[in-house]
Amino acid sequence: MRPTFARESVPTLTPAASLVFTTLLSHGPLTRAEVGRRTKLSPAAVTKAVRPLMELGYLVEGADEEARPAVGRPANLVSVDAGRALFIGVKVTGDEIIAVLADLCCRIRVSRHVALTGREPQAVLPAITALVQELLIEAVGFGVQVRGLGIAISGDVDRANGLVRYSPFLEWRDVPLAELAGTATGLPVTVDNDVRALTVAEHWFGAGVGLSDFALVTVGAGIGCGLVVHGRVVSGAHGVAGEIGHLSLDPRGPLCHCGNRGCVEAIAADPAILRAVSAATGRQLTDPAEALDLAHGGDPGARAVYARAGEAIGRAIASLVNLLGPERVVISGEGLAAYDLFAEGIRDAFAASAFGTASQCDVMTRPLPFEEWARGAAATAIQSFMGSDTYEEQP
Amino acid sequence: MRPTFARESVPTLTPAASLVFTTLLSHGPLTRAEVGRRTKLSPAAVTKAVRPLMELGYLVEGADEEARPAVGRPANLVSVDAGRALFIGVKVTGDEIIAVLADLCCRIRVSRHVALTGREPQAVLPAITALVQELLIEAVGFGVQVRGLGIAISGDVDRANGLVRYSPFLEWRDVPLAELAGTATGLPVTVDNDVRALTVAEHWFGAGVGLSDFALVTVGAGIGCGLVVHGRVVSGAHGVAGEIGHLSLDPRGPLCHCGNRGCVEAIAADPAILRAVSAATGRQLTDPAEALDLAHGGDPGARAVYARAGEAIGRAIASLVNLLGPERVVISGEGLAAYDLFAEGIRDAFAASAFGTASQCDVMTRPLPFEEWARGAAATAIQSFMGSDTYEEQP
DNA sequence: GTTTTTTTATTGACAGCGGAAAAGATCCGA
DNA sequence: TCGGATCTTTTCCGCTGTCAATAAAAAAAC
Repeated sequence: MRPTFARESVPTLTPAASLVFTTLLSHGPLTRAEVGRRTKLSPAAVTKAVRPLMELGYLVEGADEEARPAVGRPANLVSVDAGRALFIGVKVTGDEIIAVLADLCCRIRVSRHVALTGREPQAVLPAITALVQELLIEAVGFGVQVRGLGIAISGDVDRANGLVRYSPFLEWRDVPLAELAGTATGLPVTVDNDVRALTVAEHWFGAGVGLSDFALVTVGAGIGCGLVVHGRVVSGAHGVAGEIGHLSLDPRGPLCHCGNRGCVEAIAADPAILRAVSAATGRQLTDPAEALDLAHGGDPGARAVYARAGEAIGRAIASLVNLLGPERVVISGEGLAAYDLFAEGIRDAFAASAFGTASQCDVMTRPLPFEEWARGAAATAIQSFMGSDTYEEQP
Repeated sequence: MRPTFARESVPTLTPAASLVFTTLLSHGPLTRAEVGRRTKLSPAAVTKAVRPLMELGYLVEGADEEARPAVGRPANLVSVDAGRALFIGVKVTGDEIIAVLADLCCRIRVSRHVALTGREPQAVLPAITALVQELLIEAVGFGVQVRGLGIAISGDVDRANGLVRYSPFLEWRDVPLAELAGTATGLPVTVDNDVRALTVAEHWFGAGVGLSDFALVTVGAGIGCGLVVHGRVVSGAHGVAGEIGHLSLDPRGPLCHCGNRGCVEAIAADPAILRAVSAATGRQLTDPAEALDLAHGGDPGARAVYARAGEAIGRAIASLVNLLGPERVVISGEGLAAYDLFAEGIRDAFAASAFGTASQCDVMTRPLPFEEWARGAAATAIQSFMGSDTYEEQP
């Protein structure tokens, strides 16, 4: 699973140790006994898994004295020492690069971004390298080593081989990005699709903690979706999955750039909304914020556009839920700014289209600021570092 | 995972042994070396896993001498002894019960069915028991013990607890079927959703062999779908998944019994087609076969209905493929009789709606006769018997 | 104030799984 | 007949996680 060119990470963890570590990462400080219960490992196994990790400093004891149950020997809380290692996460978009320095608990310590001057690998790679160097210098101030670099890119990415197969925004094909960035920065590099990376972060540290089946839907310039099934992120046999933006919802709907009609993205993504609000109000809008202002100002045409978009998103989520039956769906993305306008449409359409018990699925929203994508990249680096690529949680 | 009331199965298999057995079950006779390569186990591990299974008679050596590579020590083929054990699979529909006696390779030996007189558990259970008894008597003729019973039922089924949570056709709620059938027949019982059971069979013995991500779509009285992701059948957090029949494809489409508009099932399932053909031709049809005859006879109205249905199915499959990116989709079900009428619509709609590399997905048809559903139930029994409930294939 | 109960943590012994390496088996070709 | 190739088995060994017993620490009971 890990690319062959990965530098040395933690002295290879046994499966149990990896499980214990990941459990502690997601579920805050826990007593050893509690870890044992959750992972279905024996208490002895937990003790033995914890010790070496503690000697290496990745785990620490007694974070804060909890209100413990009144009786019995008091428990010692174990938790991950967030400051023990640093990771860099980089998100590459069509016109800028965002990078964050994150600690072992994937909390953002420093955040940077630069505009892109070109989209060819020859332009992007130096930009990434420069930004990483900046963060490496910042990292010196923390007195801890940076142990990995994660890069998130939209498109078809082969994480196992560190290869960007095809990225429409950047117009890249078969770029061995992990190797290139690895030699340029000297760090172990993990490359993954951006939505999948964000999903990993959400699965470990966000609203997906403890769930083995959940989905993350991002609404904004495009509409994307990351899926976790059986406790693992879905990649698809051909490297592409979660293309919720191109579910076809209406054979008579607007034409989508993919050539089909009635895609969610052709109804509810920013450009589509912009176009529809322009048409409805007769103005020439150029920025999604203008459309949003119009709608918030009460313009009925604009509001109707947002209502339609919300309905499309709701129906798309219902499709997803009908197929996979996840426990929870998280809606996020820049489009969340318009959530008050979407909300009713999403709720009603979801309720109407979700079938049977699928409607019990918890649909929630969660604002994920733009650094969050880079944080997702850092999370993939942590995954690789800890060798928990194939981590699967017990119920 | 296995229900607590399960009787003794094979002396608990080690994970490696389970993996080896399952590999041999799916991929015919193989040499030990080849098994080792496929499972990424060492040759030594394979030998050690094979021996006890061979002593128990579940595996046999030297099925038929293959054309071996010219050089080196000749290989000994190992294969599963199909005749070493028998299993019974039962499929319960709204108005009949189908049961098969299957061998260890899940090949059907005897097949029976009876009409149901009532739908309450008090009527269905004795019918199942009687049919199982018949097959148990048949089994005596083979001189081998029946080692398990699988029951497949549509609806929300909790396999781990042997519980039918809710079955709309039978109007059952929370029936502990595994326990009931277990005490009535004296066999270890596995209960699962019917489409999931069929998917298991297809995954192990059919068109899904060797694939870790594939989907099975059944077209007929209803439209259902079983999913395999990460090498395991998807059950959904709330027990329901694969409800492809209720993907909403057209907000102005026909009303579905679920209350929504434009569901695939409201366009392409037998009752919907019957209704639409009746309306198009002005006749009062009562049997899907009549509609089919009309279309095959060239009636343009009827043909248009089938074309629309095919288009709906194609778009639904595209949705599925866009979301999950499986390697293959198998279309089956009684509806396959009309496949020549569907085909073009499915192909065109799929090609139009599938996004990017997702369109590389292999969409194929495969006739699965009605006993196949019962065979799926038998496959779940074999799974439980061999403890490979959580089997996951290596790439 | 001492003892009992209860829960957590640790230790050491232990079974067993699977890997590494080497030896054995059995063919082909020279 | 020997050497090479490939499959299979054996032997040995490290390592993992469980078991059972023990220590620790606090509250509760007496």
